[in-house]
Amino acid sequence: MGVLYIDIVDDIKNKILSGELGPGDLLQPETELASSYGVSRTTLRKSFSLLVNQGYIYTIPGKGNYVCKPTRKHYEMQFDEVENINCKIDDISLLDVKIVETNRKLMEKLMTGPSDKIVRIRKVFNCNKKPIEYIVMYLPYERGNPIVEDAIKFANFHDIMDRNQLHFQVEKEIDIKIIKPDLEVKEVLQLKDEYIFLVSQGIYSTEKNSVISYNEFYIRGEYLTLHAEAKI
Amino acid sequence: MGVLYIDIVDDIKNKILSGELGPGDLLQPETELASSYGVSRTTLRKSFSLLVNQGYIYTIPGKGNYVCKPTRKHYEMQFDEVENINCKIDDISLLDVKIVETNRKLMEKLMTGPSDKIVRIRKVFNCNKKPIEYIVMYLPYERGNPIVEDAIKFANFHDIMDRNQLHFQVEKEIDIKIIKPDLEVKEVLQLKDEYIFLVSQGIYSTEKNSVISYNEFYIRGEYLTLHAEAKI
DNA sequence: TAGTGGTCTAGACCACTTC
DNA sequence: AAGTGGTCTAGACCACTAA
Repeated sequence: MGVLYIDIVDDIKNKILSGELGPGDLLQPETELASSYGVSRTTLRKSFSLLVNQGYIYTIPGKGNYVCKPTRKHYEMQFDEVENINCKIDDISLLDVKIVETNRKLMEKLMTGPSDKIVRIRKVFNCNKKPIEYIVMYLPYERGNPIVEDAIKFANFHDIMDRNQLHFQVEKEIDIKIIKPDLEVKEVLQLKDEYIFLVSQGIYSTEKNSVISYNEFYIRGEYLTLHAEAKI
Repeated sequence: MGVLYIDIVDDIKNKILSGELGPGDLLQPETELASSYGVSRTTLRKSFSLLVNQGYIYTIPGKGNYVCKPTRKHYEMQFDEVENINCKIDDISLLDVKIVETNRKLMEKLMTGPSDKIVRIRKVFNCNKKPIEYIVMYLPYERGNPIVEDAIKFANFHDIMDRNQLHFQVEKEIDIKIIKPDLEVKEVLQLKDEYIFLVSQGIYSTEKNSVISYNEFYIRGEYLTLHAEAKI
């Protein structure tokens, strides 16, 4: 009917859906399936590549193709420390830039040693003169590191990465929690008893296998809604 | 050196990284690039398929392949209303199952009309006799709908989907907020002044183009940390 | 009309798994 | 040694885009 490799994808999806193929089942060999669908092995493999990509099957070289166990827990989420905020950030004030002593947490997060110096940058994001978000960035100290300069100047890491042409070589990890803010955070964000979001973000260079930055974003709860979607 | 199509992927990634290829740039035609790399067009297209998949390039049929603008905001996150909780849920109590009147919010979320009946299921998840999570599930009422039966019996939607063999035909959407709980939630979770997570989840069947369920998970903040990762 | 990507084939050789 | 998936080729025909 339509495109051959799509038809095959649909057929196999349906077999998994209807229960004809269950999790862990071994599919017929590619050559066999190809001839039974009346297509070349290349075409069948194109279908399989899609099915693997979409999480329906997985392949063990030399053995065969197997049906995946379904997992529906994976969501895709956007997070940007400026653009995700529910209001328009109209002012960013740089609190300070300091070389600070390291500690246990920073050594772990930045994968540095006890004698390594750390640059700490603190900023507050305001909306209508009201502080909404307080961010603390930690970077390993290196003389003349351009990232530090940019971290001071730019609002979000998105732009910092662009500037430094680290286009595609980084990994990021975030943990999102509700916390009861400590005194420092309470003061900066002028909080009373509100609980707030704490988003901890680690940024890793995959190429040099080093940590670029560890950041903490303290965000007033009422200004952040995280949205995530899952297909499949 | 290594595998041809991987070498090509790396080469093009590096060109994008180094700035030799910028966002929006048009790549040479596939036939041309194939011969300049000394490979068949099939092999080059395998490389391109990876690059498209990883978000480095995009394709416009009849025109060409273009370099993507980098976006580093997309994270992959896991969420499961039982397994993501920091402690072991040892007891689940079903508060009630009721057919309730609809309202504006439910009509919107479930895409139902003003005369459609809604099934509401409420549960509390406990850990060491302490209520940790309160969930409210809303499902469009249909006589003999097996999903409702399973929604009563099973802890999480993961299992409910498995039971109903809706293996791969659903989409899910969640919004995560901090809220100040209302009286009802405060009572159920025995809260004082804590702020808590509210995770609103919509589940859609893509096949029948209908809403399967709308859920709200109220979770004590100290028992939930969301973790997300971004590659690229 | 010429150029582009989209699809597909038939066959080749390899590395890995299993017996 | 036989069977599996992994890689790769050279060439074909199509639909779409642009001049």
